[in-house]
Amino acid sequence: MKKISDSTIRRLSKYYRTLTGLIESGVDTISSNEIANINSITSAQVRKDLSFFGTFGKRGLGYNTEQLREQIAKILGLKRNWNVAMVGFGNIGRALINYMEFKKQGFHISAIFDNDPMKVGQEVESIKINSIDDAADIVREQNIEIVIIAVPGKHAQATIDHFIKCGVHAFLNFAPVAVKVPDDVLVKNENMSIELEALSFFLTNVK
Amino acid sequence: MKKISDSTIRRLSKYYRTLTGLIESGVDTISSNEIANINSITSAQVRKDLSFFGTFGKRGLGYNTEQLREQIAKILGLKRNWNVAMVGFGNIGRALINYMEFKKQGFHISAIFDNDPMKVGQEVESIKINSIDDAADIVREQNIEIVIIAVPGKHAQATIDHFIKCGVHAFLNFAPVAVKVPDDVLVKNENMSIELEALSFFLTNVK
DNA sequence: AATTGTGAACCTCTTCACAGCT
DNA sequence: AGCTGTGAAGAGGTTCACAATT
Repeated sequence: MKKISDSTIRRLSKYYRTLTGLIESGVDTISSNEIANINSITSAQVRKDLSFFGTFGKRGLGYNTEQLREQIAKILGLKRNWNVAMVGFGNIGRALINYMEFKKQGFHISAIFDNDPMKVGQEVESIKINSIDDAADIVREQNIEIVIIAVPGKHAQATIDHFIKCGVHAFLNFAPVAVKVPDDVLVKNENMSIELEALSFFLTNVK
Repeated sequence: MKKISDSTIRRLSKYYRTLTGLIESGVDTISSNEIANINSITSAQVRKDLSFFGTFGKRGLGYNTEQLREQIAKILGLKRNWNVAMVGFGNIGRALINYMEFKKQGFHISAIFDNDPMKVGQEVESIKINSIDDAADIVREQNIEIVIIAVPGKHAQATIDHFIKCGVHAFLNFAPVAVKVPDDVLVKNENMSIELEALSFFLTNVK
């Protein structure tokens, strides 16, 4: 597949949510210009993003909201469930398990890992807490394809390395450290500090 | 000030954390090339990013870790505390209060707002929960400059509008919706769904 | 008449490459 | 000799503008 930019993928996610909202409001047709306005970008950008994947609109009319949402779901790989594991059941881990908003979207946390012997064996929201030593077996048995890293920064690299050996290629990393992975592995970082610091920079230098 | 790109600011945050780690490990001098390797980018990128703000290195030698960290802290506006309010004390809100990692970095949550009368008046971690009706007064009294939006998506825009009226210019938005704000206001979005969907796209199309 | 899909133009960000310092 | 700082070149992403279509 032709290289698609990260920005395009992020915007597709946004269009997807925009369309979900529109469908809920009973809108059944929309123009690239309206999608653009909602997201504060240009209509050419919307059309160009979509054009990488096909032609989904009708000239003179616009896009059918349901169909376009369906197409974007297909592009993003959201027409199926993903089995997700979470590593590290400390503050962030606990918070994420509680906030299971994303379960609705097909991301199911089916296993938790922690290396605290006190926690191993317990169950949270009917998800078992396992020892990291059992990772290889559990990843295979449960067909886990995405791993959320919620361990302290100093353990993030080793943890990711371990799960790569178990065959995992996709990570959502909450540890605020840079990690190195091979080309066939993707790590996405979720790091509130970066956003807060961007706000701090803005208030200090720009506003 | 000359327009600085968002990417540059994000990378400065990363260099800042890289330097913090290096200092903890007792490293006192580092080259742009080493900073680059740690963050999987090029050394020219590191030097260019820094060059927008001044010249911090010594040719032939590299950078002093403590001094560079200090300079970046100054650039990002981290040499002071920021008073932060959180709006919405549901699942995400509770999680964030528990996860006060960022308190260490000078971001202090000093007020919580919720419009559930049952919650108003309670205290969490010695932070009072207030009615949103009192926002104007509290923002002024506590000198709140950053507001974290942890309300349901359908209320995000109205909540942000309200706090803009109270004089707030910087928001960290956890609601998964696009919001519109004037030019002198910055909203940073923290949206796990976008990252998970990027992983889903990668696993589906790229890997 | 309205709106898409897209090549071309434009702009921004990244990398190169080297003069200039230490 | 080694590494920074930076103008120039290159790559990549965004917007323009218009032919094609409904």
